[in-house]
Amino acid sequence: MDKAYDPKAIEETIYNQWEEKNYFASNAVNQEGQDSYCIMIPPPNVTGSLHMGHAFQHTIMDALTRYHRMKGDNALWQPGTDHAGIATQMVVERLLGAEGVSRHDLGREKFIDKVWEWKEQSGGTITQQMRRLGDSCDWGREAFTMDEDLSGAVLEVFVQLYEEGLIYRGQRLVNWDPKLLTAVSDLEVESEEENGHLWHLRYPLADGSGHLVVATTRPETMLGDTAVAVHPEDERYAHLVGKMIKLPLTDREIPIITDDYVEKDFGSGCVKITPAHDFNDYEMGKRHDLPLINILTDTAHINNNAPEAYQGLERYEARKKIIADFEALDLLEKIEPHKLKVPRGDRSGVVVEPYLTDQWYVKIAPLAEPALKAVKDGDIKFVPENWSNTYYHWMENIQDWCISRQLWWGHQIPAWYDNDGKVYVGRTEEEVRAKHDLGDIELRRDQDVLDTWFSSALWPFATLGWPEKKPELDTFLPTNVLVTGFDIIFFWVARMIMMGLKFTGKVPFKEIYITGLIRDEQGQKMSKSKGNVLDPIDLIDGIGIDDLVAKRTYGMQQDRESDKAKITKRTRKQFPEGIESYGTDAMRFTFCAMASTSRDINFDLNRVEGYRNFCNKIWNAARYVLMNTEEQDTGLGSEEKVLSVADRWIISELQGTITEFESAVAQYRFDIAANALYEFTWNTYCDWYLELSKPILYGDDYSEAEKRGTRHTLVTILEQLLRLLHPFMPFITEEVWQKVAPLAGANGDSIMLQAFPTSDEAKIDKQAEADIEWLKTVIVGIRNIRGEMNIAPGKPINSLFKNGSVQDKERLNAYTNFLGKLAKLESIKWVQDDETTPMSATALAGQMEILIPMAGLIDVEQEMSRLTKEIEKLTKEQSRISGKLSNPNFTDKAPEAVVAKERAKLEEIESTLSKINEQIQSLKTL
RNA sequence: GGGUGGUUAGCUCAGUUGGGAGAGCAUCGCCCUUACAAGGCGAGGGUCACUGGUUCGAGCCCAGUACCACCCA
Repeated sequence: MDKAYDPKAIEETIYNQWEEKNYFASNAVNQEGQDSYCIMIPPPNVTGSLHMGHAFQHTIMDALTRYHRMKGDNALWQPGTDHAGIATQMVVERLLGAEGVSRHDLGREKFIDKVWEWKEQSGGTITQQMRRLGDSCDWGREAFTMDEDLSGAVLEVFVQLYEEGLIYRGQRLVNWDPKLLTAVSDLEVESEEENGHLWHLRYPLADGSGHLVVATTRPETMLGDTAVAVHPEDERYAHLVGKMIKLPLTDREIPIITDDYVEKDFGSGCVKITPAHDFNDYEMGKRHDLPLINILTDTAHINNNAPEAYQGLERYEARKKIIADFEALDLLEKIEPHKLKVPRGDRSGVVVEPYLTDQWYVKIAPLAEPALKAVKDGDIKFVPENWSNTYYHWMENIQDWCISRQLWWGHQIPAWYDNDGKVYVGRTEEEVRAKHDLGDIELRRDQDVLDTWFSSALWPFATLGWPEKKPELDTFLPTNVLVTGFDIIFFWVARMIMMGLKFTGKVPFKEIYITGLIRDEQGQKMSKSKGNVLDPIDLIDGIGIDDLVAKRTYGMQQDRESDKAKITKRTRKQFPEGIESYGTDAMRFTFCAMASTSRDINFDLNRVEGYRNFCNKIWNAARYVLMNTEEQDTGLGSEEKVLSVADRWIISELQGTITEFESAVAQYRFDIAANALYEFTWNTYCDWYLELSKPILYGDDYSEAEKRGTRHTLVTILEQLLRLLHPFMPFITEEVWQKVAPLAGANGDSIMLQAFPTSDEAKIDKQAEADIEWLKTVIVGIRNIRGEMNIAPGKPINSLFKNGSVQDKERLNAYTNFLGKLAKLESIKWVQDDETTPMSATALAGQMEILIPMAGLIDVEQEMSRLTKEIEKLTKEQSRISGKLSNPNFTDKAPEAVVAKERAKLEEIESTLSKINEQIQSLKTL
C-alpha cells in the first residue's frame, strides 16, 4: 500500500465493478423473512448537473440504502430524472436563439424533437455525476417522467380525476408570466420587497361635486377600474357611498361601494377596484358583482378594451403616459416613495400579471383532507418534527392548483375540443370519439401541457409500475423515507402525499427527512450570481484556480463586468491555489458530519480537509495492521489465542460504538453517527489501541498465543470498523476491506454485500474498560509533565510510584510494558509510602502519586508554576462545590445521588489539593 | 402583519430527561518515535445575545427585548 491515501486511484474502478456485478439491484419480491427498504430519489432535472444540495441529499440516501442493504433488507434506491418543463424548454429555446431560430419558426413537433435531442445529449451528465458520488441506485430501474410508463400513469390520473370532477377547466385570474407566455402556479411566483411609488390620484365625482383621492402602486390598471371602495364604517365617505365616479381618461362611470377589506388607514381610505388585474380586487368584484375589464394582452401591452390613446403601449410605458395625463389634468395629488412586494416569475424573473384566462385546475380540498390526516395521525412523520406545522399551515389554506402551462415540452393535456368548443377528456382521441360517439367530426387537442410537478406527484407509485399491478408496488410501497429539502415541501412532498393516497390508498412514504440547505461558509446561499458556487465534483477531483474562476464567471451577462471582477477577486483570495482533490469519501463524510437538525448548513471546506485527513488515518491504520498481520498467524485456526486487556477493551468499546451509531441513524442524526465513528476510529482505535498493540507484538515478554490474540483482535476490529464506516465512506472501505477481510476470516466479493456489524452485550468488559482507563490516566499524567516541562517525547525518563492502593500496585505490575512503551519510561519503581524520594515533578492517578525525578530534567520554577496552575483550577472548583454543599436548600432538596456525587467530588478535590500542596512545600524547602 | 428557526471558543458547529461548558479547524509549545508531518504529544481560549422569572440549581424551562435568516399573506 502507498504511504498516503489516493482516492483517484481507486474510486472509479471500484464503482464500475459494483455496477457491472449488479450489486445495486433490488428484487421485485422480498425473500422469506426479508424486509424491503425503499427510497425514491427526488428526480433531478434531466439536463441539469449536480449541485451541493444533491450531493448532500444523495450522500444521506446512499448511506441509508447501503446500511439497510447490509442489514439484509431488499433495498431499492429508485433513480430517475425529471423532464422539468419550463426549465428545459427555456434552455433549448436559448440554444436555438443563439442560432437565430425561435421555437415558433420550428413548430411544435420539430421543437419537441430538438428537446429530445438535447435530452439525449446532456441527459446523462447528472447520472454520471451520481456515479462519482458512489450512489448505489438500482440503475436497471432508472425512470424518466416523460417515459412511456410514466406518461401512461399521468394520463390515467388526469382522466380519473376529471371523471370524478376533481379536475376542471375554468376562467379566473392566474399568475401570468408575460415573458414565457404561460400561466404559473402560486408557488412559482416569488415576491420580493422592492422600492416603488404610491401614486395618489384624484377621481372626480360624476355629479361634479368634488373628488375622491385613491392611492395605488399600479396606476396603469386604472383603465380597468370598475369601482372605488371605502370601508363601511368610514364616516368620512359615508355620504358618498352609492354615488358615481367619472373615471378619468375614459368615458366610463363607476360606483362608490363599501367593503370590509378596505383599510381605513391606508392612503386616503379609498381604494380603486380593478377586478381583472388584482387578486383581491377580483374577489371583491365577485362579492359586488362588478364587471371585469381586461386591459392587457398576454405580453402585458394595453389592449383594445382601453381608450385608443393607450392601446399597444407596454405596461410601464402606459404607466408613464397615464401619470403624465393625470398631471396635465391636475388630477395627480402626490407621489410618495413606497416599498411594495413585487411578484416575479421564478424562472423568467419578470413581473407576473394577474391575468384572466382559461386554465385547468385540480380541485384540491378533497385531496388535501386525507393528506392532512395522514400526517396528523402519524402515518407519515416529518423529521425534524416541526416541519409538520409548516405542512399543516399550507394544507389548511391550500388553493386549487393551476396545472396547465402554455408550453410545448411536457405531458400534453388529454382533452379535445369540437368546433363548438365542447371539451372531451380521455386517454386517446380514439377513446374520446368512441365514448362520446363523435364519429369523425373535427376535434382539436388542447395545446397546453401539464405542470411538471403533476407528474412528479405520481413519482413514488408510477415508478413502481402503477397503474399496472406489478409486484414491486406491493413490495416497496409505502416507501420508507423521503429525503428532501424544505424548499419543495409544497411543490412536491404535499402533492405526492395527496396523489399517493388518492390512487394507491397508501401513504407514499412513512417518514420525511427534511435536510438543511447547503450554504457557503458565511451562510450565503450558493448562487451563480453571487459567484460562490462549489461543484461537488471539484471537491472530489480538485480544480485549478484559473479553471475555477473561469467556471464561476462563465456565461455571465456582458453588463455584469463589475460583478465578474468582484467574483474573480474573491475567488482568487479564498482559493489562491484552487481546490485540492479530496475524494468522494471525504466529501461524503463531511456531509454526514454536518447533517444536524439545523435548517441551514454552512459548508466549510476546512471540514472536508479534516475528513480527508481522516481517510488518510484509516488508510495508514490499515497499513499498520497489514504490516503486522500479513503472512502471519491471525488466529483463524484452532491454535490458542490469549486476549490482552487491551484486546478485551477495544472489543468492548466497539460494541458501544455500534449501538451509538445505530441509534443515531435511526433518528437521522448523521452528525452524531459520524462523530461516533470518527471518535472511535481516531481517538480510540488508532491513538490508544494500535499503540497498546505494539508492546505485545514487538516485545519479547509475550507468548505466541498472546501475540496471536492481538493480531486477531487488530484485524477483526478493523474489519468490523470498515463495515461500520462503509455506508458513509464506500470507496476507501471497499479498497481496504479487500485486503483485510481474508486475514479476519471474512469471505465475500464485496464489503457492500457483507452484514452490518452487530453489537453484542456479552462482549462488553467493564473490568478491561476500568483497567485501561487507569492506564490512560497514568500515561496522560506523565505526558502532561513532559509537555509542560518541554521534555522531548522521545527522551526516556525514570518514574516512581507512591502511595498507591493494592490495586494500583497490581495494575502497575501487570501493565509495566504498556506504561514503559507508551510513556517512554526507562524505569518504573514502586516505592513505600514512607520512603524518601528525590526531588520530582508529580502527577496523581487517584490517590497514587506518580513521580518523575527532576535531576537534570526539570526546572524547579517551571514545576512550581505548573502545580500552581493546577491548584488554581482545583480551588475554583472546590469553592464552587463547597458553597453548593453548605447551602441547606441544596442538600435538602436535591436528589440524594446528586448530593452524594458532589460530596465525593469535593473529597477528591480536597485530597488532590493537599497532595499538590505537599509537593509545593517540598519543592520550596530546596 | 402572521409563523418558523437561530444567537455557545477566533471560525464552523454539537450540547439528548435541568445537576461537573464540548468537537473539528485555527492559535501556541515540544517532537521527522520504524502506520500516518494529511502526523504524534501537550497547552491556551467561552458573562452560553440581553433582561426578568421559575428552581436548591438554568446553555437547557417560562415571559419579554434585540439582532439574523427563512416561510406565508
